[in-house]
Amino acid sequence: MAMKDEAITTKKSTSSSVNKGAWTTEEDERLAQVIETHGPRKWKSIATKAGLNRCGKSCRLRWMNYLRPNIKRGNISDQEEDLILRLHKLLGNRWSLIAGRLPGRTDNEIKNYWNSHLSKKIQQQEKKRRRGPKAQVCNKVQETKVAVQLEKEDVKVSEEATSSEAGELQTNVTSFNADDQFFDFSSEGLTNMEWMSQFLDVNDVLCWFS
DNA sequence: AACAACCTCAACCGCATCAGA
DNA sequence: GTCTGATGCGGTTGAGGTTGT
Repeated sequence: MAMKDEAITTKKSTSSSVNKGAWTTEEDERLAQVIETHGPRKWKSIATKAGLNRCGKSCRLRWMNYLRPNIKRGNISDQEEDLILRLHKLLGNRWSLIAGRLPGRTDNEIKNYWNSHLSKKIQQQEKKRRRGPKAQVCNKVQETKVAVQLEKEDVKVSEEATSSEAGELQTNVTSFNADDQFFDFSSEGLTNMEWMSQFLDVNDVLCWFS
């Protein structure tokens, strides 16, 4: 949507002193300039330094989702889509975590993509699956496998529960706490994307043969 | 051509967490 | 231990574009 790059009258504009709504190119430039000098932190002061009538939050969001370097915009590739689907299956709505595994993509973009494209796709697939008895069994088996894996993590954590961090790490099936380290496979000579794809493929295969 | 319905995505909001005083 | 401000996250909204009738 190219129109959103342009200075359009503010969305949700209010009579309050703080500017809200769509960003103008001028605002973008000023924000980028200040961030270049002072770095992307202390957003409130960045907003002030840039002379923007915006709250810090708004500046941060604009930077993270739009101005940040190396942001990939537009078409999500098939490979990326596949990875999103798989990661979502594993992690749920942990958009920032999912985005962290897709270089150049933002959590907001992935969330939007999910809500507008993939959630519908999933619903359709689910409907189809429900018609197939083998698929039902497969789903059950896979769910169980994931649950067992997560329970293992749980037990591990309980054993190490002497540290205060352990409490944080303590997980259950519904709130799986997968942090960056958990998904860092660089030591295995693989990119995270490669590892995850392999991991999930193996799981899918196991599912069919179990 | 005109209108309605639907879709997309940038941006806002509220809440949770963290760090420093 | 408590307070406060900064930051980050996920859910939601709504303007503007697209598609269908």
